[in-house]
Amino acid sequence: MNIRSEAIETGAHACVSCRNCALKPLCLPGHLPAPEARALESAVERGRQLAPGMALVRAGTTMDALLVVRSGSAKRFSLTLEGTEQVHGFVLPGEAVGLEGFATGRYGCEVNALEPLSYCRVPMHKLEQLLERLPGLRREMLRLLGQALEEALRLRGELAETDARGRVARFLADLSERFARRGFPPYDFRLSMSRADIARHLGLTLETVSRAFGTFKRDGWLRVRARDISVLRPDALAALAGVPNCA
Amino acid sequence: MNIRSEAIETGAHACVSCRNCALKPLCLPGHLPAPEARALESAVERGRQLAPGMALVRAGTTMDALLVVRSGSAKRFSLTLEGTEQVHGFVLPGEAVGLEGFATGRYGCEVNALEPLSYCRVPMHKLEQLLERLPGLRREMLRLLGQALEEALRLRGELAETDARGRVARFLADLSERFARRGFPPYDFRLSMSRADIARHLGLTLETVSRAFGTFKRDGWLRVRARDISVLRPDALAALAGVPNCA
DNA sequence: CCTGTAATTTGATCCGGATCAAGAATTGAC
DNA sequence: GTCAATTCTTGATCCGGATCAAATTACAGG
Repeated sequence: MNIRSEAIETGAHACVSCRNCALKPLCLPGHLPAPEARALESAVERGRQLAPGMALVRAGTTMDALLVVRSGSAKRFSLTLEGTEQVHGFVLPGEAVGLEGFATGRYGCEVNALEPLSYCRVPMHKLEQLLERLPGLRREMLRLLGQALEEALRLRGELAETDARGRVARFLADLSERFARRGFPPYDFRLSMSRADIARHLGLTLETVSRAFGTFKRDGWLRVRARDISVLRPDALAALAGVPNCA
Repeated sequence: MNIRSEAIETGAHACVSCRNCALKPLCLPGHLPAPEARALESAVERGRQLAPGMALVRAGTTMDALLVVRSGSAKRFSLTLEGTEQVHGFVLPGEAVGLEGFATGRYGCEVNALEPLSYCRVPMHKLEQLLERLPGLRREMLRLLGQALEEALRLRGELAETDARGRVARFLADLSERFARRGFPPYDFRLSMSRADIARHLGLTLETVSRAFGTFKRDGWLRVRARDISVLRPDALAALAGVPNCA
């Protein structure tokens, strides 16, 4: 991925301006009335930049802050008993991370940076203080969790229903849409994750994922050069993915 | 299922006593300090009894209350474009329903009773009032949603990883554990859902589910008489399911 | 630029679960 | 109780994706 949410990187722990953030409409403050947004903003800290492969959260560690990715992308996964990775999904800028930690106070998954990654954090004690006096934020937190739950249910349902090419098509259509919402070209992007990561996410083998890319390429739906993807026939992909079609 | 949470059914809209409810430790009030539990209790209404097959919530309708099943069981599902059911899971007494509705203010799935079902409800406007002044309830709501999210992630990961017999084994092990927590015999129960429902939940065909039951029966792990199940070798099931083993 | 390593593509074979097709058992209505 | 409708089991065949095995391409480091 070639995403950077703002041009200029300020110092490590500088206070962040949500007001000017390109991600504002996707992030928490975008759904809050102005006074609440300001109050929230004062509690937001910026996390240090992470190099690819580094952990943003580790499963089992105390959930001490609400985290939102600011630039770059990440992989959410759990380690199985056999030591393999169970890939839950991929995180793009403006998306929160580790929400399942509310269940126990400890994060339930690993989240690793796939590219240089920066993020924002709201310490839990500050969040609790804010929740006491900001009704909009209370609603927003419930909305955020509800949305994460809805997405997890949707993804699970799709796994149970769709065949290999359908899953890959849907994966690409979904990525495409998320890029679009962030203002990036939806039909021309670079995958930050490996074929193996995609395969583990979709419950397939990396060979099958590769073959799906192959057929889409052969049929003229996609241009594939390693991790650089151009979507030539979004309609065909969406149809195969079984998306209600936004035409 | 042969579960009834309390012996006596009071009138349709009577005020419910959480204090004496058998499900208290599994439900919201069980995790709250006594004063908050009392405050919550005053907002709880009892829903009318539903006959098998009736809808507890419909997808797309306004989420006007937080719902918890009190007795009986239910099926959570979505209707696909082709008109088939995508079964997300099954609801047992003490479990909340329709939490994904927080995403948009409208329920995201259908929930239908599988047996005669009774439930409790907290109207949304009362919930919001309570959230304003009960910090424990705020934490509890986040916990509840986090837990639902964690479970959805887990279920999705299992679908991606496990083969047919493993999925059925895990389904049974999971049911068994949930029965146990509710004080019901964990190794002797009646399934309230059809093989087809189980199959759609696990991303299999009903024939494959039936064959899995068949092999478990043949191997002496299970006694199967239609929907009556006796688990003879919980250890074997758990091992096949890949459960960390609670021995 | 070259080189070694990792990632990806492509090919051949095999197997688990889907599909098609009967039967058998269970349940509910009368 | 009997009967009809539904649900469940069991069998036979087929196919999509897993697995095993190279060959090719991309990429980081010198």
